[in-house]
Amino acid sequence: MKEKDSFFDQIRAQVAKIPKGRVSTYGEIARSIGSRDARKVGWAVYGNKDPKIPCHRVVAKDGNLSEKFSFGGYLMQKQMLEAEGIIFNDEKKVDMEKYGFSF
DNA sequence: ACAATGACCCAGT
DNA sequence: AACTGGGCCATTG
Repeated sequence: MKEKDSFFDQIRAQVAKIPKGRVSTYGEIARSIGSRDARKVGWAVYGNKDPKIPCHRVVAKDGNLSEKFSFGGYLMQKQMLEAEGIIFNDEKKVDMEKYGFSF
């Protein structure tokens, strides 16, 4: 990792600002920091693995979870989100109407 | 500097 | 609804 965490730092800040019991989308975060690149958001959280970065609170735009999550799969993330008080609409989807957080 | 990659998003078919 | 192709932009070799 470099010292210049330019995007990294911004992404990390935004993700850390997500309230407990809420989820945010890659696209929202990406645009929030001034970029259009949602992929970098995922990269940042994935590479860092910092406890301050609740990756499980970050989902795709539709609330859809990713199959390639680090913790052991989307199932792990699902459990963590449920622990935050989030109810899943589908096997891999969160209720963005209720839990979708915007900056 | 270039090519390939990526936990995504959007539009068209 | 599923697949395809393009975009976006930082990271890595």
